[in-house]
Amino acid sequence: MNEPLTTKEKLLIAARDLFWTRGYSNVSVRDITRAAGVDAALVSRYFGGKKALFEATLEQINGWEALQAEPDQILSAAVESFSHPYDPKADTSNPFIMLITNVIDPIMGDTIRQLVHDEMACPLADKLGSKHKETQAALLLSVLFGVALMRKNFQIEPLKTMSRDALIEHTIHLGHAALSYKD
Amino acid sequence: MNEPLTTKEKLLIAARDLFWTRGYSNVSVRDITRAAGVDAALVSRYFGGKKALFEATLEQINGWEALQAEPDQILSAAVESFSHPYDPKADTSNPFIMLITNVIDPIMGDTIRQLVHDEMACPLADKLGSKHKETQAALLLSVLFGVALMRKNFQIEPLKTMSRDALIEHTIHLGHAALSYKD
DNA sequence: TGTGAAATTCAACAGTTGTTGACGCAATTT
DNA sequence: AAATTGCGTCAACAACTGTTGAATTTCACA
Repeated sequence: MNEPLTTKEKLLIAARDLFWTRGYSNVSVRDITRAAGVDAALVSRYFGGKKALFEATLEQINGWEALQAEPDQILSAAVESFSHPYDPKADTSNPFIMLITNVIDPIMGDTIRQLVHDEMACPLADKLGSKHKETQAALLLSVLFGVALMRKNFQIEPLKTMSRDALIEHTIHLGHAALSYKD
Repeated sequence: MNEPLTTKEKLLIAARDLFWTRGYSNVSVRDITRAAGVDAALVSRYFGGKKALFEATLEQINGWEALQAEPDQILSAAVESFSHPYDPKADTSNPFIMLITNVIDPIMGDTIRQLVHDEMACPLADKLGSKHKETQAALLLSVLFGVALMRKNFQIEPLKTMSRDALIEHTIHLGHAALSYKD
């Protein structure tokens, strides 16, 4: 039935799991190939190098499209995509956490910054269309990333063990404040 | 007048500047000693190793005391401490940014998590004293860290270039939402 | 079964990591 | 003046980094 994974796929999966949780510079090529069960030389062979492998994992992000929702649903859509990570069974693959983890990185930081600017901040502001749309978009992202940061990285209770429904409720509450800024 | 810096002090200053901005694992001992203008061996000599040097820099955090304010001033005090970093002329030494940068780190993450739990989340909740004090404290921290993250790490406009006064205004606005959660 | 090409492994490279022991230097103490 | 003590330098270490060329295996096709 389901084809066995190719070596390239094995590398992409292992690379995503490790890069997205530990950050680009904190993962070695050998960490990835050990997890994938293949030789370390194949990263350069197949992808051209460690950097290119990381950039290939960025293609696996979905959730951007949630930010394309119509203005009156933008908040719930954003929160929904925020709480529905790429792979529901692997909570660590949450794209928000991956973006936070790698925007810190001294090598990949610029790449992530541009990605968030192009794929999140700008589309969000465009959809809002109000007078202070850029400010509202930036504040909304602050809320979304901030809650994710507290829950997953700082692991502050009760956010850490809170149900997803309760988390969404709190995030929407804060999100309304972000979008309510007028003058 | 002012004594010349001892080697130990030079190391602490260089270590703080680098560790706090790039993160523990992304800074090498030789990076620090090069910046301090001393030999690489002196880190192990004076502090016992790289880890101990990092932990020594944690002693330099101030701003905790702002979280000890009375409940009715807790928000403005927290925001004030948030926007008044350790060293006003070196914006990068903002303790919030340092905590975000190093909670990501695979080695120092646990240390930072415990620090934030003990010195921020718990004192904050104690001061609030309301029914949902833990939730309110966690949400308030989400706002504070989230805005700092967007401004400094993701560099989203207009937060990036916004004046500190405007930033404080927006943060307080979101903070009120965090503290307004009842049931 | 033999042949070629593709896939994978192996060994090695040059560079960096944190740490340590031996050594030299200077100032202070006997 | 001799000895001691603290301070700093230097070289070296073993482990790890990403990458590469050659050797080897695997597999499809004739």
